[in-house]
Amino acid sequence: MNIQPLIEHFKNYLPLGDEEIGELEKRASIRKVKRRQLILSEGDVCNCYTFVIEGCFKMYKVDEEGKEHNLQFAIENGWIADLGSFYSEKPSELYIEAMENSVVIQLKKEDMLFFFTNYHKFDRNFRVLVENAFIEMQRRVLQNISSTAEERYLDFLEKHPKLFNRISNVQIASYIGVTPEFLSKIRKEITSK
Amino acid sequence: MNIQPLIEHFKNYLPLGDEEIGELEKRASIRKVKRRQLILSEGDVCNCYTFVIEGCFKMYKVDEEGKEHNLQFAIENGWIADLGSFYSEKPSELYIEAMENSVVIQLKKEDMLFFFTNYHKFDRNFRVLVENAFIEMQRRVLQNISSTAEERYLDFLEKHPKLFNRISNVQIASYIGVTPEFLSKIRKEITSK
DNA sequence: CGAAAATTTGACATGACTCAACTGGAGTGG
DNA sequence: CCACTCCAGTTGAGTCATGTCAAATTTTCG
Repeated sequence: MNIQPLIEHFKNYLPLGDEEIGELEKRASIRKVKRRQLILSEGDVCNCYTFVIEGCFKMYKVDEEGKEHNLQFAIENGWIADLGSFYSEKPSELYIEAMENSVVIQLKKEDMLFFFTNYHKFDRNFRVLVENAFIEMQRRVLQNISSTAEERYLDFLEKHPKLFNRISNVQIASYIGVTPEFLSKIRKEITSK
Repeated sequence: MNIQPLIEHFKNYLPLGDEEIGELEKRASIRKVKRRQLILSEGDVCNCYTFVIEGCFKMYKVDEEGKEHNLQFAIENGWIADLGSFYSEKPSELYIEAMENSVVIQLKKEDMLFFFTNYHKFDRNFRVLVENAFIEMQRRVLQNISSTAEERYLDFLEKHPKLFNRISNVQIASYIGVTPEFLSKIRKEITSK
């Protein structure tokens, strides 16, 4: 197991040179994570970026009543981190949990800063990565303030075809912001059409 | 009127050097925009980044029923653009409208690409800018899927103290995703406490 | 000043949640 | 391989949050 998938991933942006790859090999750590294992817990500072080689993660908040609210999923070739906590170094309100047995590459904060400082390709690549994440998050806000739960569900299926047969409806419900019971009723409604 | 506010703005990040400032002076265009004037309309491609020197803007979508849904506000020293349309060069679904008589600096796409390509400080600065915008947008998604309208309203007041006495409740309602009538009832409820 | 927009109010409608119960499938330990 | 548990999914009844529509009033701005 090596960091090849990450190197490939960057070929979609500004591909890395040999020197950068060398540094990445030195600094990146590969880690196996079991299903249900947490890689970030509420109260901890998020001190690394995580790149998913294999498996599936969710990032969520637990409210005062103990209910989970899914903010993001990440599968193969996706990044996941609580950027707010990562940059402010304040305790996170979020959990990141493996939904399957997974393999990830992690980059610590000091390593990220090293790469940003020394190889401006990283500034470029992460600028573009974050821009894309921002655009998607903005789409989601727009949907939340302007669409019904049924529309949000149908949009989720359309926009995340790789996820909907891989995770439970409970997880999807939590992501689109409805209760599992209500999602069940929505699904019934849709099939009866 | 000159681009000084923008140069000052970048001092919060990696400050620009003389050469970069020179290029910026050559390429940036300063523009006055009257209240209610649109700087982006649905169907148009968003072809510039806009930096607000003075005034206030909203970016919103109009749904099939003609209702507006506010996605973002921008005041002094803020940026506004439909990044999705900007990078994909596809027609935007959004409007950007001045809520007051305003003054802005605009950077065309080709100029942005010029700066990104030639001065990597811009990659850095916009990476950080977009990261912060992303973190805020993520907070908002989390709130939309986990809080009541009253909580979202109170949070808006807390997080945007410079806006709430500057824009109407209709605009706030549209931003937090409720009808103006319902927001009025929320406000009544709050004052009666 | 006058028109347009913002705000408030009330009656009513509907979307979405809560709670409790039931079913069925997947994983686990004996 | 079976018995068991746990979790996902479904259903229904009742409730609460929020939307709709219409009207009256106030404020803002040209």
